[in-house]
Amino acid sequence: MQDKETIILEATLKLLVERGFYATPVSEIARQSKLSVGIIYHYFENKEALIRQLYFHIKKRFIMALLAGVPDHLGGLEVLKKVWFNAFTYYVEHPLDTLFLEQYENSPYFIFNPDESFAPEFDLFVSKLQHDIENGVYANLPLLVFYDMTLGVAMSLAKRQIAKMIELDSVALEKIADAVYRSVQAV
Amino acid sequence: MQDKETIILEATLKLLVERGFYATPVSEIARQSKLSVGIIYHYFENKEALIRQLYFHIKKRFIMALLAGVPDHLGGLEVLKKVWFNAFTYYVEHPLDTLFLEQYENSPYFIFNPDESFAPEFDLFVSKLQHDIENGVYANLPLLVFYDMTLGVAMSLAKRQIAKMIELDSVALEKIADAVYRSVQAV
DNA sequence: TATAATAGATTGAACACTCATTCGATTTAA
DNA sequence: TTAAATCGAATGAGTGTTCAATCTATTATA
Repeated sequence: MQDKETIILEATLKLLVERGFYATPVSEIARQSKLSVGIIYHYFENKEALIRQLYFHIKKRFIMALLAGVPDHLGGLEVLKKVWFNAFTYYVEHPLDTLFLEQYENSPYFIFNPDESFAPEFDLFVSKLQHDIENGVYANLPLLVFYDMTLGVAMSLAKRQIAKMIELDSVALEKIADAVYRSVQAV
Repeated sequence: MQDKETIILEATLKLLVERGFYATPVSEIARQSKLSVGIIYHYFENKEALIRQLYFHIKKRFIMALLAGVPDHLGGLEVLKKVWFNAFTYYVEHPLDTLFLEQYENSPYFIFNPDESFAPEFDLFVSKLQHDIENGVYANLPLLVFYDMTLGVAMSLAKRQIAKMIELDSVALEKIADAVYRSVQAV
């Protein structure tokens, strides 16, 4: 059996995505996780802290998934495209995670912290990319712009696919990944 | 003086962006708009309806802004780029609108309705674009994918600029607009 | 080994508080 | 005079959090 902290986090995730922050009372989290209200306060300081921890929990496992199957000595465009597919696939296969991340990061409670690290492997990946950009391998764009033009698009598309607004097969995805990375090529 | 409905909507907008849905009591909206609670319920059925109306109000004025200065007999890439700049500029100049739209559209209360029209001019613009895509002027991508690869990027970047994470000047914007529309060119 | 002592886990009723909404009274405008 | 606009106190439902009490497992003692 999973440990209780994880049970509580997963129950919270499901309810938050279905109903939103304030329409998810702690009593409901208790019911969903088949635990008592008290035990939730035993493991988490309060509701706000619980949700904050849920965010780190999910953000971290998403970041880890990004680098799955990417050999860390490799660089270059193929790696970027692999990461792009990883992102899209993770989003589509984990709709609760995706919708929660979007909901949370667009809420007023969220404060972006640029120095926060979720996984050192990922920081390394990012600094390699930064290096490539500075050396003219890719277009000279701020890293965040680079992100929005590539992985950001994967996120948007995945949200559409989760909502069944579109249905992209691997051929279409290949085309799109090519296109977005063409757009950040050095000119 | 603005009519009371507008006063209430603008007060709600400000509070929602600062605090979020449930941390914005109706009593606070009343205080912010210098009206009574009762009068809010005179003009709006309930809090939910008020927020729904706020969404339409803002979405519509954003959609209108997209087409500002675009002659409706014109088509082609220059028009698309103009619309892209319009979008970015509107977002950056109306941060409350932008943050609210994102917050609302990523909340569980929001249900996307593809048939909903906010402005007939815009529908016309979209169907022209659709036509161009089908005729091979642009890459053969679903319209929503096209959107996410172009205007969607403008929205993401504008959010970053609002949050002061980046600062894009007109040269950088020109470069980015070129790049995103290059990526949806027919190949 | 058997028993006692301790710490931590768990429960859910009780508390204090906030909120959306209502509505009777009052004011304003036509 | 009449209808609409406006007010804000009152209502009642629902909330996050606390906490005294109980249970469980581990450790210490004899």
